[in-house]
Amino acid sequence: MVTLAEVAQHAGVSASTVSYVLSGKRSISAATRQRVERSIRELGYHPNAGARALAGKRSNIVALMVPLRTDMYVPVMMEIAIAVATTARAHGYDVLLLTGEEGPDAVRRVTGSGLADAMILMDVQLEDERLPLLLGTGQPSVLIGLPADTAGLTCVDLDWSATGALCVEHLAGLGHRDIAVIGEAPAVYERHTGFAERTLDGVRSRARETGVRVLHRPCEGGYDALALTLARIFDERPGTTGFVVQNESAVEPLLALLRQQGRAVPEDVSVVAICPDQVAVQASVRLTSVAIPAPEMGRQAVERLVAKLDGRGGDEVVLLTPELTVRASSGPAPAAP
Amino acid sequence: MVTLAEVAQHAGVSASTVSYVLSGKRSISAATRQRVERSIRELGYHPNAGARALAGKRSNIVALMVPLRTDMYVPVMMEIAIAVATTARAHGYDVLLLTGEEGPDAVRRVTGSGLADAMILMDVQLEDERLPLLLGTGQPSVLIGLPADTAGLTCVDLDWSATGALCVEHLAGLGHRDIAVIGEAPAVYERHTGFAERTLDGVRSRARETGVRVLHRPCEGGYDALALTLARIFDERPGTTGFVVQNESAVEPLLALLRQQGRAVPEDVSVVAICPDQVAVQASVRLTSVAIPAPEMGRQAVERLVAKLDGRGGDEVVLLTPELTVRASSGPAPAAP
DNA sequence: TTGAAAGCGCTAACAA
DNA sequence: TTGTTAGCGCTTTCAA
Repeated sequence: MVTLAEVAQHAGVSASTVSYVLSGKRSISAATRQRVERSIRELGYHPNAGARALAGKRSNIVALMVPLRTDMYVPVMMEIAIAVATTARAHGYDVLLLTGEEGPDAVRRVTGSGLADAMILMDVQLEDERLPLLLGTGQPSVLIGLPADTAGLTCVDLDWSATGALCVEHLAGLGHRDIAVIGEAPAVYERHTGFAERTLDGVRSRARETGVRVLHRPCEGGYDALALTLARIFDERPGTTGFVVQNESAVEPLLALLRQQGRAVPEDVSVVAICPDQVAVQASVRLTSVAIPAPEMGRQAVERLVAKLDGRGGDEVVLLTPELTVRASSGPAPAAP
Repeated sequence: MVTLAEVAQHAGVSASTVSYVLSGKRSISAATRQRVERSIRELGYHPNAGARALAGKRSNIVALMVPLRTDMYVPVMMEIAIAVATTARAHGYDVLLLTGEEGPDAVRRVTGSGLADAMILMDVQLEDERLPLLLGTGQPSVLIGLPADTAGLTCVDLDWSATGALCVEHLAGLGHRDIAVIGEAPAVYERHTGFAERTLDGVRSRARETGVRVLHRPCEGGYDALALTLARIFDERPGTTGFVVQNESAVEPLLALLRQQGRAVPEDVSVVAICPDQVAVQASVRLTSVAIPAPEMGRQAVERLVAKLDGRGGDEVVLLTPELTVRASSGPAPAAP
């Protein structure tokens, strides 16, 4: 293993000079710099991470806490994680992967040990048990997702309320008066996951404004569960002509069942999905959808975090504006029978 | 920040005693141990990771390199990653998340800096450019996936060849004589991804043994791509009655199109999927399938890696035995017309 | 523009 | 069973 001292000797300079060449924290003559850089290359030197962290008091690592559960749309999580890792690297940080399993303890451990300089939390609940701790330690952090109380926190999220509203607006604008929302699994609502509840809020308030009726049903996803849910919906509201789907694993079953029941999309019923674009275009009917901008969420989270670590920028809530793309699954409401 | 020295002072012992209480590397009297543990608790002490890594020469971190691409089944990747993180924690290791983006450089960086003690590589290609480096550095590592040459390497993977054989065997046993394999996207084969090619090998050799005919077609996934692929298959082999699908995003389109064409599953055609169980049971027809044991793969990889780091166990290739679960999508071949 | 030297917090000989 | 101490490789004053 090559050390900084060896590089210094090889280049005929002092250790501190090598250190400063590396960090750029003081000016070095061109000649010296080149000699040092050459030695570094020739010896294949890599600074020791542990020594750096110890002396420099920063590990250049950010921790990313991902949920353990997989009852929500997993590819979105993965996309966020990959975007976080990629963006972090671009800023010179590595990413430590923590699962929700350890819960709040992980926050303590990582903070206390100086393993990471900062944390990004995914899948934040409205009342999240990790938050008091995070506020207590004063650890720089960014949440992906919005808790109920954002005081003193930096959060990045899609504006789910606006997303819900946008879906309703689109359908209402097409003349639909009876809309059903097929949501995430019941458990998601039970643990008060912000995005799910906020979407619903947005849906409902815009529904009120536009005078359309809304029926919300959580759904486990898969064919059997959806068949039941759909039956209940048409039973209760036979005049339903618009659907908002916020559950990846319900999208395809919904389209299949509607087809099976002889309800044409978009002639008889319209469907708007909240999902990544890739899902929307790969479905059996190209779906009108509001995209979940997963990579942008990951990127933004890291940018904010780096800003905090650099002493720039403080707490803030970043809400990404939803965008609806009209595709083949939505059209004018059929004339009333 | 609380240091070991402070704990030592608080407990009235020397620093080394505290260190040994923590590491268990020498016997400590019960009385002393309790005093130290009490001080640790009271002061809220957490060992500094950097100092530990520097003095102890191990970071207690393993690096996990995940592919950047997402043209393969993402939830499987995520499940593996989560299993790796969880299992690693159980052994006292943290996980550093590296994306494929940096390529081989990441191997150099992590190795050289002592950031991680070992690496796990996912999505290994048959000829993977990271491997020579890995062998060169002598960094302990485990691959998830099998390269062409496994000399000197430890690998964990599903036995894809046996998986392919198992699928054919099942269909052949039911009397199917003409089988089509709907595979991953062409790009996956073009870059010589081991699992895809090996599955095909297994399929073909068992087909030869059982005397069935096989037609393989890569497929991008999604409805449009699959419709084309399916048309070509029936065009070329009108008598096809058995399908093996190894592409998550082709499963549902296949079922839908078959239905649409009036081909009943499993009465007219049988379908065997290679996918996680969850996908198999959530499909519109409960699928006979060979499960991809993602969590087991992640777990095994970590177990092997830890064994290596502990000086136990050397190179080996761990092939997990595939298991086929019969569900509703496969049945006896229809009588020849 | 450069060098010397004092730590950073911990581990692991070596001693007792 | 416990204590003393010399580093681990780097950053960063302080001095020149």
